[in-house]
Amino acid sequence: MRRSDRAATVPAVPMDTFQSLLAKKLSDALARAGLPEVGELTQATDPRFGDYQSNVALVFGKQRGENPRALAEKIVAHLDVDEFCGRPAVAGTGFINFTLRQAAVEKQTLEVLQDDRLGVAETESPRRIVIDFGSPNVAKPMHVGHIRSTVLGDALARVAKFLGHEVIRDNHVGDWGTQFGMVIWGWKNLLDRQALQRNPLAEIVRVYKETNERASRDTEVREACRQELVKLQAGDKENTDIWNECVAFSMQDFERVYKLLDIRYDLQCGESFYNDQLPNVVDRLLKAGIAEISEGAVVVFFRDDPDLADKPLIIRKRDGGFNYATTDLATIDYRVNELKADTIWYVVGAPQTLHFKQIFAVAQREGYTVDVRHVTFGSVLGEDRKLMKTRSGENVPLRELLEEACRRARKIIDEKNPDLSEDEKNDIAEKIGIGAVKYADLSQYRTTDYIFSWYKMLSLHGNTAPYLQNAYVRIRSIFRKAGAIAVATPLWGVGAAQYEEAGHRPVATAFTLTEPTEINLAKRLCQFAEIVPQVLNGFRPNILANYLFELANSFHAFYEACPVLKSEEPARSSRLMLSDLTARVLQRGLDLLGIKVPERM
RNA sequence: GUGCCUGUAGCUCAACCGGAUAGAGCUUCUGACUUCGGAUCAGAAGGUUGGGGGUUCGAAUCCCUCCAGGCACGCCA
Repeated sequence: MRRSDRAATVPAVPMDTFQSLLAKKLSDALARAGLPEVGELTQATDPRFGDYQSNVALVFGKQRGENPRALAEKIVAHLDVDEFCGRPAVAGTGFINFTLRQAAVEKQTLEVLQDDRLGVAETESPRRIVIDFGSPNVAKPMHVGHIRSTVLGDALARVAKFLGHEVIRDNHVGDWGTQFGMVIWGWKNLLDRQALQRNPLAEIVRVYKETNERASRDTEVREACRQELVKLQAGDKENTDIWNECVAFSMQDFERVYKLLDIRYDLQCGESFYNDQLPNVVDRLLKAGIAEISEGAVVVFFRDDPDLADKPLIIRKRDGGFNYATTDLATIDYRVNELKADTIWYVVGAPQTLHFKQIFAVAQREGYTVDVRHVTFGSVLGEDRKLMKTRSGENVPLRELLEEACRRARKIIDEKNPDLSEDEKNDIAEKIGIGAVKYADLSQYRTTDYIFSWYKMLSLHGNTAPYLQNAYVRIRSIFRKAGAIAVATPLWGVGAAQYEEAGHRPVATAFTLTEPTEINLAKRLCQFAEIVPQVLNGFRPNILANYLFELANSFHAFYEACPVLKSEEPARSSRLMLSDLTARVLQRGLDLLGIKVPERM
């Protein structure tokens, strides 16, 4: 049975997780015990406490002034969870602990194995989410500063999509603003055409930097730049053409990075896209009495908001020009009214917190009900704990950094697996190098700054992408070997296609788990469906990364203790299925983080 | 000056709308290989969660205060 066929024959009933099943049972028991039916139930914090735990008795005990242990006993008496676990234990000051029955684990794992979504249910309340991430600036190369927004935004988009939300990925490119006065003046006065042909963006950057420097010490140059900007904004043909060319060159450069990173966008509506809407935004806000004129500029004051009372927001400068606050307000309008978004996530660094507070406050005053969230993140630091820069103090170009990652990965492959073909080595090096960079970022909580270390991210040991990729590779190796010795086995997953190619027809069967490491691994596999939705709760891909790391650990422990191919049936089939499912969860989980897995490495 | 963020093992990090004895990895040390990829596994050592108060059955988590670092605060984006 092809996986695609199976999808057609198995009805798409969303799977329950142990957590949701037990939570429902707990809720029933609370009702029978005459208590409010709200109670949380989480994965156990420690294996000593079983698999799941609830502290409802502690919470209710406090609220009602009753003894929590007695309450816990009362709740347990009403609990009917025999299908999944033995009698729940009351422990500590009143925790209720649940330990799964092996039969229930075997049954659940089988269902996960048969599910294309690996047990992950789609959301019951799908939303249309615009995710604003990346946002590089035209006429500047992408640098390390862009990596977190890009990688984090992409991962959130992948997870949201997988959970059934409608996702619109929008690249809010910085393609407008005062820097273009300098770019255009430089283009007209300093441009080296040959250099432009060789490396367009590098030449544009050189010209921009030199102009910037001249303008800082020469008022005439500064004034000339300002004039070029005015002409551009007035629609001057020559300047518009130059601007268009700069944008095109920059976009080409971005695309190369996106190809390496495997990032795609649904929309790339840069700042300039909103130009013709900016006067409307200001008029609207003035008419509504939200904005007012102050010292010649149009400004929004938040006098009744203690946090923002002394932090006005300028939406039109004294000289009549607009700034990025105006653009951001026009952008919200477009996303709500044209794109019909009900949710917008801004994956933008923490320094802009105040700006977004102000923007969101204005939108709220205008009556927008869209759910807007600023997803912040910390900085990328060098090993000296300062903002990561090159030796000469410049930003590190992102493309060079990514290429360096692939080079370093390639070197490791040359050492470990020299016999692979050149093409395969390059392909693997890219998967490992890019994966390592992404994983180093995503495996850490987003708001903390992180220290960029080649040594750590490319290590085969510890919580790294190469370690997880290696776990996958080992499993695939088992299946290559199994195929070679030609044994029929019941599989539905990744391995199934291979078996079919070898002429073996998979047959359905059950798990038979005997060893502690097998049971532990199976439980872990069932948790995938509980973990994935949590990623969006607080925008934390790192909890998925941590889960995958623990899964790989559990697999390795199993692998160490349990021979797969050399074992007797039914353990052999059961272990092959466990291995196959582990590979699929690793592959899917890493895919949700935007990381690819190689077949060998 | 005002506001926001950060401070957890030697190092890099988890755990955060309060929950059980604060967990991993790296490093160090001790074990396990005629290995289905040892690129592994099992174990040990390592802590006054920046300091001090407070709230309560319970605090890394919430409140106050101090210290240290970072960031932002009207015409850049």
